[in-house]
Amino acid sequence: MPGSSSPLTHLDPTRLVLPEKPALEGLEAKWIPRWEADRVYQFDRTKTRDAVYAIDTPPPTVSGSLHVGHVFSYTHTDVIARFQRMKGKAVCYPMGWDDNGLPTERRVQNYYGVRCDPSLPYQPGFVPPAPGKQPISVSRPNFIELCAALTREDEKVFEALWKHLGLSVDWSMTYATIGTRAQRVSQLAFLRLLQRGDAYQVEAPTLWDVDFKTAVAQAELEDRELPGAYHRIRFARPDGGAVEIETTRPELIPACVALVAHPDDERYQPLFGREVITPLFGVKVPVKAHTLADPEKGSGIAMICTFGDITDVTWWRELSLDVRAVVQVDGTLRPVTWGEPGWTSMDADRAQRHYDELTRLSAAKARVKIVEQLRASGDLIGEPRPITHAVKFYEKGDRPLEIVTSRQWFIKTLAYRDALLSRGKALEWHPAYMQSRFENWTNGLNGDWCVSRQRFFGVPFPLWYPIDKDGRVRHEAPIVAEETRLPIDPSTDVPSGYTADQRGVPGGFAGDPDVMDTWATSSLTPQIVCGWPDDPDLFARTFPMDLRPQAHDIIRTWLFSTVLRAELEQHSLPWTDAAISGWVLDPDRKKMSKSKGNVVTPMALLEEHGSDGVRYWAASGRPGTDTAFDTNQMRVGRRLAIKLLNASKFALSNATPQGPVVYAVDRAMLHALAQLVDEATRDLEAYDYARVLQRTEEFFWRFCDDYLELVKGRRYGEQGAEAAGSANAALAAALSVLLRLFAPFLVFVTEEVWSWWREGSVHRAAWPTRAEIEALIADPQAAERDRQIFEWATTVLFEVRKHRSEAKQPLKVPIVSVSVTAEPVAREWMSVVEADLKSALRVQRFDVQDGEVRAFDVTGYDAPAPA
RNA sequence: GGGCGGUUAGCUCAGUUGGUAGAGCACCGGCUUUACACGCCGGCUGUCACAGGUUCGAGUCCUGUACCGCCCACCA
Repeated sequence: MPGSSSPLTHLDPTRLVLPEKPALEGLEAKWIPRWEADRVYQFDRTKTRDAVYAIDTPPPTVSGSLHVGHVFSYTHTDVIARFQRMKGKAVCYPMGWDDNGLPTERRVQNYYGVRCDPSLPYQPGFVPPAPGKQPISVSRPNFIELCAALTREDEKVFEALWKHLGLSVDWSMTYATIGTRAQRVSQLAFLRLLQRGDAYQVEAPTLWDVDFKTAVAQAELEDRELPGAYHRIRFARPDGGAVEIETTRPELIPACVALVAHPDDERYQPLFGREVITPLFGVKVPVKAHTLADPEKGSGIAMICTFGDITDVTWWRELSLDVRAVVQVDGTLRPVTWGEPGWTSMDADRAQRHYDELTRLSAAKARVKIVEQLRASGDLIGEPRPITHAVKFYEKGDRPLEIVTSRQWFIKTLAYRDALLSRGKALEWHPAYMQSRFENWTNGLNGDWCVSRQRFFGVPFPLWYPIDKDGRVRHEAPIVAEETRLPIDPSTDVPSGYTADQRGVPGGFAGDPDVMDTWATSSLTPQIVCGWPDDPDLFARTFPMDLRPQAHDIIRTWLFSTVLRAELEQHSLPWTDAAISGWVLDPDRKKMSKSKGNVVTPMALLEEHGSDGVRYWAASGRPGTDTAFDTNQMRVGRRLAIKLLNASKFALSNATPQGPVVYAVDRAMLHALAQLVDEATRDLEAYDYARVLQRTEEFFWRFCDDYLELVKGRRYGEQGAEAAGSANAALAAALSVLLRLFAPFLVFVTEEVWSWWREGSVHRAAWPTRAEIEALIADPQAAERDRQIFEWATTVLFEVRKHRSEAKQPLKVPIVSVSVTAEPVAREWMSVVEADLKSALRVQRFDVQDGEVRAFDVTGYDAPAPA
């Protein structure tokens, strides 16, 4: 029998504790430790894969500071995690710290005054001195220890913020990208790639940052608009005459190896296969044809240098040209002896004179110098024409990238392009259109992934190389570490079969000096979290994971590389769904960032608006959509939370007796709620959390403004015990359901209210269902009639309130009578809700008559009741 | 140059099978009403970017244009 026996409405009056004046203040401090003590968010790893929901949380970079953008996107993930937990899933929701890579490295150098030298041996018990003027050189293991020590402090701050925000992370699963486990996974995965031939090393032209002195990958590039100039330069032809080219990089003329024009370009067809002579340096270079040359650009014929940009590399490779590299790792022009092999000149002395003035200058300074030389020699036609053009930069760098030939490790990517594209199609993207970013990027790849970096703080390659008797390092024959030894650091650890004193000597060995690209480790977060390959039991329960949440700016890096690694290692997607968050924009619609100085401290926001208020704002941002930073929305969220406190207090006070839900408005409210539950469930399963919050909020305000007002008098017993019982039962049920619907969003206030009358955490309570609500409704057949009656009641509420407002009459003044004209069926509706309406509106009498057009007239206001 | 989003009230945004334009904030007026003045009631506000098309009917579907934003690209 529906009614008081339902667990949905169960309410033990002896247990109920209602605060006199409920408030939000202090709820974070109250509930965070309790959740920890009760292990509310602990992952239950006894569950099998189908009962697990696993999240591949983005590890924030701890050397940076958390900003409001983090709060925004991590809230989205938390809402989903909480929903899945309430749906009964064992939620695997770890936190990672990205303490790997350049940002940490730079910070440690400055903080401790040290410099990493991988050739030094490890010094146990090393304590950094107070930072002095002269940086102290330390070994790589020592350097990494310092990085770990510094990031540990950062991580504490991050953890405190995440907890204050109410993230339902299982903190026992926390990992760090430079931690032992991540290093082991990273090195092991690399060795397996090597075994299968998916990792290879090659000496080749590579994108190079001249300040960091490291190779960088295509994914780390960005274009920046810079002023430059077209220089029109004359190349002489041996038969007399000349060809004019245009270039923005005249300093690379000594590195010129050919000219190239489009095969269909009639102006230059007679030159194909012939040679021309470079100005200043007198080098004979061939004129070639290639379809990439654009007849519209410049003079239609281009100078190919080794190497000015990526196109030069393409031309150089496809046309089998010579190499004449001049830019060295620090971005300066290297010394060259003209006349030696590879540097043949028709006038070596003249070439040397010109070149000596350029040697050891940076590219920018060499450009100025060579323009003077060209002007003096008459090879500069006219004056340089200033332009603005896009130049490639390393995203963290300050100077344009150069292309430098060096030995680097690569992971095969191009060979898997088709497989990756189909994985991208199989992945469920939220929002769906984000898939096109992935496809764009994948289709645009122009090389394999360069994963080696000439840096110190990172995961080292688990490799050594033999040194032959002549002292030559034999890179082509790497000595691979045994998997059981991993992780290792080849700068300190010694390969099996060697002794430490053989390091760096002929007949001995040398450790690989490089570290892996930070993405080479981050791309393995699913494997790190899921226990691959050391915990196959956990792996079977969690992999492939369910969700990758992340922002859209790192689709080409983190998302792409993770899909690649799972393809290479597991031949599967790493997760089924990807939820892409937008950015937080400041009111000027620019991305909020530290450099712009417009970042607000997240903790201050949480303290001012309450975590629930901030979460409300964050959860209002739809998936993939950039959202304006808006403290006003946080205030709205805070008000909603306060309203929830007060409405709950009302619903739970005088909440007995309870009885069967027999009143039409009660049933109608519950029906509408059941409908809301269905929609909320459907939308959360589709990752549309913002819609759920909006709909639930909308229902809740109407619930407060109309339903609560309508049943208030009845609850006070104005219509007898049975009438009160129906309202009380409906109220308790509605509150239980609403608290659970709000729980993923407003985590603190819902837990607080839940604790007033329920056992356990609301965050472990079952997600509400239509069935549990409908079970309460005594007469489900009457649903449509109930709905009409409720709608009629709200119409009357609105019309009479309007009259009262226009008459500026306070509510304490009773209305003598309201004459209502409406369709005939309204008489029947009115008879059902008349008592509730009279009480809520302070109306003494309703006179209802039939009519075509609805009309509501107040016939008079009584005198105020005597005080 | 290619791709993807967006353009709805002063502001931030909803609008899911095409059926008389919505919310919150802001603004104006009123109200101490035994849950809430961190409140309640009411009011004002729109050529749904523009131009065509399909349709009985378009904010919603199609085509094109403009502007804003983002992503990508072999810009010598």
